[in-house]
Amino acid sequence: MYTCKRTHEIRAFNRFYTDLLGLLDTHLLESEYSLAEARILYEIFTGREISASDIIQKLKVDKGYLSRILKKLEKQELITKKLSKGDARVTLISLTGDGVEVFHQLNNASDKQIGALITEMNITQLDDLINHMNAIMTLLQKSRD
Amino acid sequence: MYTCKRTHEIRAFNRFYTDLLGLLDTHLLESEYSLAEARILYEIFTGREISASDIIQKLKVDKGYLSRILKKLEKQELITKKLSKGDARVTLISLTGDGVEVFHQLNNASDKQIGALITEMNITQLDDLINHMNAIMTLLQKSRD
DNA sequence: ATAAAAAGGTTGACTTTGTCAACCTTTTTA
DNA sequence: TAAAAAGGTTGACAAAGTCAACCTTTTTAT
Repeated sequence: MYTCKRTHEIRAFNRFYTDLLGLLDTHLLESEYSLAEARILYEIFTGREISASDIIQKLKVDKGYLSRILKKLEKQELITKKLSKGDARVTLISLTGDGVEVFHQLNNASDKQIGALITEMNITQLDDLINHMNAIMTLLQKSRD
Repeated sequence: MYTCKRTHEIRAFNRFYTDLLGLLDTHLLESEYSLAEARILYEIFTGREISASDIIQKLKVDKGYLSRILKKLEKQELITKKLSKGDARVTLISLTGDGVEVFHQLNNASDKQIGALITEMNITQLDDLINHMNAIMTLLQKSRD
């Protein structure tokens, strides 16, 4: 089993990155939106008109939980729902103007945090970092759904 | 601001890796121990005799929350506490035999999951993956405390 | 054509997870 | 030596997430 030592190293990276993401998330908590909500806003933004079940599939979130989050976002007027014409079971979700704005605010805050993280790097290091990240994604992407 | 496009790419990786870790965590939920508990067991295992405040520092977890988790782990007889000789405020925590065993079980389950993730890779790809991970850690580590 | 099954969502009840402040004890600092 | 700080514990609470029941619409099988 040649993977033995390597899984250990992968786990070390996972711990490292879990911590890092934890740090990045903390500021989200200061912004009245949870990580889940931010991810959902992201999916709606990129999906334009997306159904709840699309989000469930992408984020692997419980549908009851999602339903409640969407209801909250709707009450805050960040999203709108409308019935799909083709299928009366599905509701199509999209961001309102306010929703887009909040989404961008979250992005900016997140950018700032990441900026702080990489502030000491020069351009070469930054390019390296991103290349490594992309390499990891392509290596792992194949193995997933 | 040359970081602009790059933060975007970093965020893409963060989303990717958040999803991946989410997948890896799900099995933890099937094992009656939470991610936090697993991380705490890990810290106690590697720290041998560690204080609660050490864990708080490492994992940035609330001390009340930690106290309760430790109490639970103690009731399950996975850890033991004893007063520090040098400082009567601190309690030193260590794993019991059962605790070590559970820790290894969690590790094995986790290894299995990671094994499934990388099952289609050949040795070269696997080495590449780990090299990329290590490179990211060294690039980012400097920027953090 | 139609009954059964499946899919999209919502809701209620509940558990887990995490937060916050007050508090006690011991140690450190001024 | 009094005040402040550090290590932990506890109670009260809020947030996050889970689970099953349910309703409506669509699909599938006969």
